[in-house]
Amino acid sequence: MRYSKQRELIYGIIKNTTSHPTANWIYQAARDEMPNISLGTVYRNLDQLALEGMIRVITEGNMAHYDWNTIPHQHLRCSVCGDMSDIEIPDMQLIKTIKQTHQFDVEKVEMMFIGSCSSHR
Amino acid sequence: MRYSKQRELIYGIIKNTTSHPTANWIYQAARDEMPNISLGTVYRNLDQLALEGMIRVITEGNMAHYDWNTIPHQHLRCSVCGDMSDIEIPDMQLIKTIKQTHQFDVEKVEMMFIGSCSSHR
DNA sequence: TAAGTAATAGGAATCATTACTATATAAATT
DNA sequence: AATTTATATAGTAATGATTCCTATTACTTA
Repeated sequence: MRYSKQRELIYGIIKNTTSHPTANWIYQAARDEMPNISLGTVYRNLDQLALEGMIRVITEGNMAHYDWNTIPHQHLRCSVCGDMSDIEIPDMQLIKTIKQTHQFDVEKVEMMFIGSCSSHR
Repeated sequence: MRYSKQRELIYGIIKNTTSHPTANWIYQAARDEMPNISLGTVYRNLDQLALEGMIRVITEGNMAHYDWNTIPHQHLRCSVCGDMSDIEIPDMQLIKTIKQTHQFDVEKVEMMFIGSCSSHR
């Protein structure tokens, strides 16, 4: 994967937010810096970064969100404001149990806890 | 919600499979019985059935899947064949912990364990 | 500095899903 | 049973996210 100004910008944008942005959000932010960047470029680079394991893609819900944090963790999503935040799941004993009881080799775990955050009570 | 032949058919199709079908799969199956049924009708009825709590919608991945089983359970998805199967998660102590440590009121939990099933080893 | 090749911008195409509208049909009322 | 009312349908158009295409640009290596 050869260097490009665009990819550096895109990666920088993701690195600098905790908001789990969508492709379009990233595109809008990128245009502030580089007005002619194209949406296709954003998508292509997001795919490449994900493929290289530099970012994580969250596909729960109606559109993809992107996350700079590739260390295993899970998400909470507020059904009122849509806000997404990180949560660490302590015991992954679960995965061992699944491997045994279902003859299933778990590569990746996606958990989304949907509810209302403290701001909406 | 008033009775319709179409909704009965759609619900019957979902009830009779364990394959966690997509809207289009359901549409194709429905057309075998009722050739003029429209895709919009399928989507509208799926939405209504979900709203009434008669079916569950799974939104992890690039398109929605539908599940007749509304009893709390989670899913395994094979990354090779795409096959989706059910898994019961025993201890939901996790939810209590989340409520306390994150001031987050969990309404719904979506977990997808992605990996390879026993047929692809 | 030139050649080779991967990346880009811009736009068109695709695919899932939703919206619109005239007609049909279930249900309630006479 | 006929009339009324309102919800559901078929068919089609519109939308929105994502992917694809192509001529041009720009990293990288020699």
